[in-house]
Amino acid sequence: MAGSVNKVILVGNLGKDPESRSFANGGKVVSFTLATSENWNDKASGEKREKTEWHNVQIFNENIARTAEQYLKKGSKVYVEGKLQTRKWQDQSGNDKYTTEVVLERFNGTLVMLGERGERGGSSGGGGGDWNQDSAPRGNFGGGGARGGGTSGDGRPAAFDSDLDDDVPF
Amino acid sequence: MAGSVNKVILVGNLGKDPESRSFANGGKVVSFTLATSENWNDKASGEKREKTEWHNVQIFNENIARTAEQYLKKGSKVYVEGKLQTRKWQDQSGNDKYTTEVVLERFNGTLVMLGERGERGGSSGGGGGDWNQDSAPRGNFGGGGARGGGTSGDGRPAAFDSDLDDDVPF
Amino acid sequence: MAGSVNKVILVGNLGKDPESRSFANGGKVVSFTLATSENWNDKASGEKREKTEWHNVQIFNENIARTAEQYLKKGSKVYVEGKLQTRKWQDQSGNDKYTTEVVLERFNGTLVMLGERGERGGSSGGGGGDWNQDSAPRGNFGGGGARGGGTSGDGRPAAFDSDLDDDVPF
Amino acid sequence: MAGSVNKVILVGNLGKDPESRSFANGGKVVSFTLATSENWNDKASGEKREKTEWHNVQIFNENIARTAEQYLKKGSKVYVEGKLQTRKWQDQSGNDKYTTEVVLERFNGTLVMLGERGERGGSSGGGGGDWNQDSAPRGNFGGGGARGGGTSGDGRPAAFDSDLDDDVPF
DNA sequence: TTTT
DNA sequence: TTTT
Repeated sequence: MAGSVNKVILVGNLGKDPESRSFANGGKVVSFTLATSENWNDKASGEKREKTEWHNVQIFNENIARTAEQYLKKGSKVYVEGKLQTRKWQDQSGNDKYTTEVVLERFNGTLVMLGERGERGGSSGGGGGDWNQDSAPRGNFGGGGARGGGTSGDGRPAAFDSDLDDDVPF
Repeated sequence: MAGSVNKVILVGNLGKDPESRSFANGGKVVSFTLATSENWNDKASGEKREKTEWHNVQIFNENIARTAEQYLKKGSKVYVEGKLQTRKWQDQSGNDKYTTEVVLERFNGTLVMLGERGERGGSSGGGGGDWNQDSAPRGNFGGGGARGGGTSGDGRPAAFDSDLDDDVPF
Repeated sequence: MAGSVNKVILVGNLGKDPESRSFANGGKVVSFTLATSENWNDKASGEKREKTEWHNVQIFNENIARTAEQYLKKGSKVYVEGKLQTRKWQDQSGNDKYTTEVVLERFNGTLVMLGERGERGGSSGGGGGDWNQDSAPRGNFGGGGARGGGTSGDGRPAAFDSDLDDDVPF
Repeated sequence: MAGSVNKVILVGNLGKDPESRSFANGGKVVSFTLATSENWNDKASGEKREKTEWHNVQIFNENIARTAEQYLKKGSKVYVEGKLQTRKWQDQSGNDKYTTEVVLERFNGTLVMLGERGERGGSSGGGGGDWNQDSAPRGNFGGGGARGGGTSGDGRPAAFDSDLDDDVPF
């Protein structure tokens, strides 16, 4: 039985521009690292402390991926909703490695841009300023087992293509 | 403006069997009330206290609605994820009334059954015991503005049909 | 038994400056309305459509309330996490009314400022620009029934003071 | 930088009884693995497929830890809310390893038992049946940077004690 | 290693 | 109106 929920909600800033990888089957995944930070005052020293957590986000949803490619860059602040997934891979020496990622599947996940302009140096042109359009700034896709059988998806969980599995992930 | 999130997550028990209403256009909405409770010890009296909050859940998503009709009943424990929506209506005397509901739209929302058997007395037949099937117990649908224009949805927010707007809601 | 969850997560913009109300017992509540919006393309007309939902947020947590008073204003973008609560009250004519609010209790709830500068016209002085300090921008407080009996709270659910109950809420 | 959110919400079943580890300073962490599952029908083969994700949950909150020790066992169904945290450690060969965990910090996190009785065979005594008490089944603690300086917490992020850092985690 |  |  299922009866389970696997949900991650993050608000943070991209550590670098998104990267896109294409699969042999025509699919694509867009990925980026996202920083979330905690601040507190150290009771002993009285100093301010900060700890940053880095999350690896993987977007398989086509429309959200397109949005991410077009509008997100290093420094962008986003709301991301996805699921936790741990992937096993081998490094060059053949050692088993595990990487846990926040995955926005083909029919699930949400991305909302929160309006902080990134700090990308160069290109991107005059664009980048109009991402607050209706067609772009919000992606929210869902899919699950209860779907009757329409054309809107096959419910297959997102998975790395085999060739991607060979890469070092993070 | 975009850049917003509107999400409600509830785990609670149905106060009564779900009700279904059909629209003229063939659509359907399944609704139920859901109880969430808080318990605490009153510091003054030392007595145990409990406060129950009742939520009005409205399901427009077809597959989730079907699941709710088939498997949920009074007492069922569920995880529900939807959005907050306030509806205006008039009572018999013409007074304006507002009702806030947890809405699972046509392409958004999640319902997960959590395995507490209800206590429906009668009918339901031999059924009700097999709701733990893969096709049924989980509904998770999403839709949003970033969708490019595929066949998987029109992105129109769920809305009450006009004839339903005339009814007293809760 | 409890075994329930009552959680609301919103990202949106304040519709007006926060308002503070003091209670006879020394307590305080800070409230504001928060807008969340959906955008979509109407399939029939091909026009862009937008629907805004307004949420009534009530902050009983002292530290979060102080943060809201100091740093939030009309237009500020925030992440808010609280619980759903419906309050009954009577209008001047003695009619029963119900208002559903997003409540950040004394020991529960989160507020995160998301960096959109508000559009408050006047005062606020040179301030308002430094809210991104560590001591201010994040409030996250929790409390619940499992608490053993420390000094950190009484677990009593947040409630409107009686004199507040007489007011029109929203 | 502040203005961030790091939240994980899981509903799943414990893969084994919780384990407790004590620190030199008197602290304690209770941990368990939690399974979440997805089911779908493979479009190609028409077969039912299932994929299970395993999550490593670490509870530093004292009251929630106590609840987990007393009432949770292999098979228990729970709602867990915590934050994502990746820890670096070295295996016996001195290789760097990273483990991502769902952490319920000292002043943050929620655990709600969802009523599925576990199947622990042995000990546990006559207990285990009364976990549905008000003082136990719900833990919800929060803490964050906006806290003014009361006695209710120091805001220090949960961290593994050094001796624990030497252990293989998962 | 869970659950169905 | 649920649940314990």
